[in-house]
Amino acid sequence: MNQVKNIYSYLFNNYGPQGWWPILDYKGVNPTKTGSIHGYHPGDYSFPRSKDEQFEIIIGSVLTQNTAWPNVEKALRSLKKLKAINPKRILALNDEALKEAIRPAGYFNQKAIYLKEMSKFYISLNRRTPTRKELLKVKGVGNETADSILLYAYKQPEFVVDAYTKRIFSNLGLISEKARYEEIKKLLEDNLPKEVVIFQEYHALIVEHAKRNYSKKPYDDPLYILCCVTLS
DNA sequence: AACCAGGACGTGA
DNA sequence: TCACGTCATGGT
Repeated sequence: MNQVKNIYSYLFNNYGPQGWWPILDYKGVNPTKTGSIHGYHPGDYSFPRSKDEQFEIIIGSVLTQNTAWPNVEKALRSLKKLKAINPKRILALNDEALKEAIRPAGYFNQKAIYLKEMSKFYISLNRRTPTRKELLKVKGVGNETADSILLYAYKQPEFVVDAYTKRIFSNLGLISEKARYEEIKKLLEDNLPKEVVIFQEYHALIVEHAKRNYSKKPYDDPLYILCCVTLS
């Protein structure tokens, strides 16, 4: 059987739709989530519903790099107060004001630079969908951020691989501990229907599952039994 | 009170 | 390519 699909079924059946990517002013709540529960829209795949929401997701994907989401939320709210979840407004802010606004999200010195670079790039697109290669040329955008932007802001079928993905799949013995980003991405994409909704849910479910089972070693993953049984 | 979070970049082997 | 060090706030 297809382990990748089996794991998805298990996660979805246990946790349900996750409602990613969170949108600041979306009033819905997902009480089944671990941690922050606001802004999620489980079962509603119509996001982003506007260019403003699209840019908000892009900014959030940079701010959340190696950072807990509640911290990102604070940064987004202070930007919102400045009406600066908008590329032109971000570029119009002086560096100190921008850094002060995003301070709660950490790494504020480099992220301030990244946000301005991203703003310039976004404007240069002129509402066009960027390619993955183009995104990777933007300073501050690596593999995961590029895929997050494509999958959640532009609804492109690119699987998002994060640290949790590697941790879970290597712990389950489905990849080596030192598997590279592209290798993991290929494993997931090759074993799933190339559908945006599936990719969006799967990544979000992985994060939820990791928060529940991979916060402290030794990892005791309920999926381990599923994988052993279906291996034979 | 360490530890780590929805990483990326720069550097020197 | 590979292995590290660096960046920073806030929750547990």
